[in-house]
Amino acid sequence: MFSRRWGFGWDTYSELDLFTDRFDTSSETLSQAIRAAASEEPDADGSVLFGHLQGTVVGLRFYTGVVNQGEMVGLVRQPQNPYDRNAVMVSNIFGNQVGHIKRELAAAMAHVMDNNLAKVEGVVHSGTKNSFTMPVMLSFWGQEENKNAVIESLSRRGFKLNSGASKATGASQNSYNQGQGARAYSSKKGLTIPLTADELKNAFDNLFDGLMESKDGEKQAAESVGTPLLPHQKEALSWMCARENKSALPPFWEKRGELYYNILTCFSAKEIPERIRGGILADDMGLGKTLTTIALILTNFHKGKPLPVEKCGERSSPFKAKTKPDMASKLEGSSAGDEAAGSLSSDLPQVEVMDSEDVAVKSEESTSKGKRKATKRQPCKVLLEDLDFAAALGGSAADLGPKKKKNAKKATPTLSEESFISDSAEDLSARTTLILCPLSVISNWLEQFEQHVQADVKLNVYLYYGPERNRNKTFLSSQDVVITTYNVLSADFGNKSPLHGINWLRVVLDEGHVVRNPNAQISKAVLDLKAQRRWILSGTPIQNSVKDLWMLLAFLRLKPFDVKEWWNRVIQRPVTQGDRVGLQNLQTLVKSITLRRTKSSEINGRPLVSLPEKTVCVEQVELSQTEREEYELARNEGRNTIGRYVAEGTVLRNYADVLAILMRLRQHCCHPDLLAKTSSDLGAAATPAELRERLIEKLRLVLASGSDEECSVCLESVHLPVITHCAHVYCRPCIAQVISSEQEKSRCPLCRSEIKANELVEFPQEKMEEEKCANPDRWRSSSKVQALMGNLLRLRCEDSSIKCLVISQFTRFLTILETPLREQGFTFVRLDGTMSQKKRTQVIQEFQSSAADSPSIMLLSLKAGGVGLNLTAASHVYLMDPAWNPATEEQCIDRCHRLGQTRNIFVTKFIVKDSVEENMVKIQKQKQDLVDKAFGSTNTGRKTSRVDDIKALMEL
DNA sequence: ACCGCCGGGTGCC
DNA sequence: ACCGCCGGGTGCC
Repeated sequence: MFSRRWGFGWDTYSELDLFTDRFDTSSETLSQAIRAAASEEPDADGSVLFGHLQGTVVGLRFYTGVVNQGEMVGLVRQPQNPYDRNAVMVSNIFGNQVGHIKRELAAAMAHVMDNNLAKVEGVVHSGTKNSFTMPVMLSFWGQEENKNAVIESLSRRGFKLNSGASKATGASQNSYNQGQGARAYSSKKGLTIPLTADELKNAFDNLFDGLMESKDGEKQAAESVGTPLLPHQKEALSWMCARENKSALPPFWEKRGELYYNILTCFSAKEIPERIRGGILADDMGLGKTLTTIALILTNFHKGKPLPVEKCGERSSPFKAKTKPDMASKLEGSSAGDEAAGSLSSDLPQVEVMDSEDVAVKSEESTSKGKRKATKRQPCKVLLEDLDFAAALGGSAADLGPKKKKNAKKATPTLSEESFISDSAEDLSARTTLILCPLSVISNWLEQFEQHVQADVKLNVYLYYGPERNRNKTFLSSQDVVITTYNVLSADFGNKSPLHGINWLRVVLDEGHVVRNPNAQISKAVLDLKAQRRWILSGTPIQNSVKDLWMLLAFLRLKPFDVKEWWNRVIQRPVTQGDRVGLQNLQTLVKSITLRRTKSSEINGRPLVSLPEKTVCVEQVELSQTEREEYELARNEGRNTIGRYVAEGTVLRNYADVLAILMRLRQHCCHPDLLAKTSSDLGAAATPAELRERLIEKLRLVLASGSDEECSVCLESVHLPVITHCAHVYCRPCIAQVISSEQEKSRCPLCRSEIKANELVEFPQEKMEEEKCANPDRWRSSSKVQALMGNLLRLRCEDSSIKCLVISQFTRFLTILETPLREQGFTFVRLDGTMSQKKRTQVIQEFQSSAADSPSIMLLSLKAGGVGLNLTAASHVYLMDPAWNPATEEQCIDRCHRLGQTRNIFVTKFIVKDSVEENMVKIQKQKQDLVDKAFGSTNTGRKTSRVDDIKALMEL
């Protein structure tokens, strides 16, 4: 029999057995089979239990598959079975066949399964008494609407489904009853109370928290790592090395006597289950996942030895091309549009016959003309490197080869020989680490390799990207590192992909959470890679739900969860249905393969990353007499209006008005020119023209604010903004769709007022022009501008090398600030949301530069200063106006208060005394975001507090 | 003897 | 193989 040849164990054939028909001789690959099975699989969410049925498994004596008491089994249709086209095969978790479902029952099940009316799951509760048949408890799951059809179909063939209420969902129930080894399961109290939605959400949010314990100590990085690792990075490195080298049991397995037992599925095996060589490094951004990974590549080659690298000094190489062309030019021309281009370039005809000499020549050629080459790519030294490699293993080159299984020499003294996995399981010829990442971080990887690898070490890094990429497998697998994007990988996939033909030493998914949808082409391409070790780097491994985790586990090949059925049965469904044991299991699972530290984590009682000190101070700004008068005027006007709304109880209905009033006051605090020139009162509109004028005014306020106005339909920043008669702002396409999709009257998604397509008001083009050339000749100052300029001038006197961030929510305020900055001879750059990605990168590079003539100030719009920006050149931050949400401010400050910052940080917040700004700061303390409350929930309690907030803001 | 009963052969789908 | 089923041997008690 086909499968027997391979013996017993976690071999890949097991899934093959599960998903391919054993009588089908066509050579379907394992991954194709898994993919096929996965895509057909109905989503487990929303499935309900139809009921249970006791069935019989027959033919046990013909198969090797063994089942323990309480073990879950898989049921697989075999339509091609020559004896019975209704056959249903029974297999254990390994995929080993156990037997068949008895003929009559199989006929009934086949109908249900083939028509996708239900999924059938099996658990063997009681052990078999003989070696020929055994009972199996079958449970039928599916969409509610199919329930009756299933019951009827079964009863037509004489099988009655027991109500689903009494029995539990599967082996998990059984396993905690079994006690021993089931640890936490025996805490029976609370088991029956399902988790509430809130508890569940909370548990998800915290799923990756508190995973920082790593008992592997701090591993010393290889000499070739040029940057000293921080303690937490050493800890991560040793954890990663241990996960790659040590043969600890995978989660949920334990040794019981001579057998290895899975406490979740109750499967047991004589042989040690293959552990996961890899895992998830889920550290927060900025903790150095990239550096740690580079250190791993250099430190942990085969058998715990460092990667054998060539030192430039030792072998004086005439090709030593250590000069670093700048990254921009390297990636030049390789825009996102090129991503698909890989499929266009045909394979080089000589691919297979190339020997190492040819590779060398070839690569040199392409280096000279190809801009996309990694900088360190050198003429290949395949043979020499193999000698190095052999030496690293402690044997001669002749020892290399699959037949030679014996250890030539002891590995590192720190780890005992048996802690490494046996040679037979490890292909020692694999050399290369493949790094997959989104296009946007490729340059980061290249930079980091440049930066963190010892200068005299020659590491072969190849950037597999662009239409002229070298698709030669021999060439690629002789590299130390190959970097490519997910898009290139998926473009190659199924198209003689060289990446899929290589047995990688290691595959690293950077920003691994981007690979989430298992049906996506990218996911399939990723799952199909062959590798000995697999890593996922991600700051946010779960984006939305538990579902996201499956892809990660499947990539890591964490048996048995890489097969979706087992994942669904054991984890996903129990957890989504609020089962506490399921959640515990999920937590255990995640914990066993993940290392996550946050910036606030501590190591040995000390913070993970010790950033320079940050001092925050508030500078009160006194308005001038004229400013004060104008402000009080506007405030009294606003107070009257809002007071009226409060008295009428219509604050929420007029929320846009309220926000507009507040906005105006906030603008008063910054600069008078931020305000509309025509101040419109907020009474009831007398004429349609007046109403229109007023709406345009409100829209102008919203747009001019530069604050994070988002469309409540698409939840993105508003694009082609329009304002409704009820004064809510949306993207035109979004609201147009809302209107057209409603049958009769369409209503505003925010306030439920009736809205009409022809009443949507957009900002008139001529006004737009006016806005742009708003009298630059008549520039005037304001108290806040003066306050800032005073600070900047003083600072320049003290230390002209200091760089500053000047942050405002109002992009127009930034514009206003440009004039005095220029007058005082400051060099500055500006970064706001309107700039293209390319322009941003350029501006950031300029600002970060330490050149003498580099800009000393960056004008930054609050919204543009979101995550990811690295502005460590700055050490002083000026927040010109308070934000509704203090977290946004923090995020902005963190752009410079992050890894790589050497100076102490000084933050100055300008707050106008006796103004709405002061009140905003008070409200900030209740950490709820006012805007969140406005648009987020319909909860009435919250709405009340929103009104309270507004009253507090206006001192009503 | 067109049954019943006994005991050996046999056995998944 | 401690069952069911099949089919041949057998046949008062």
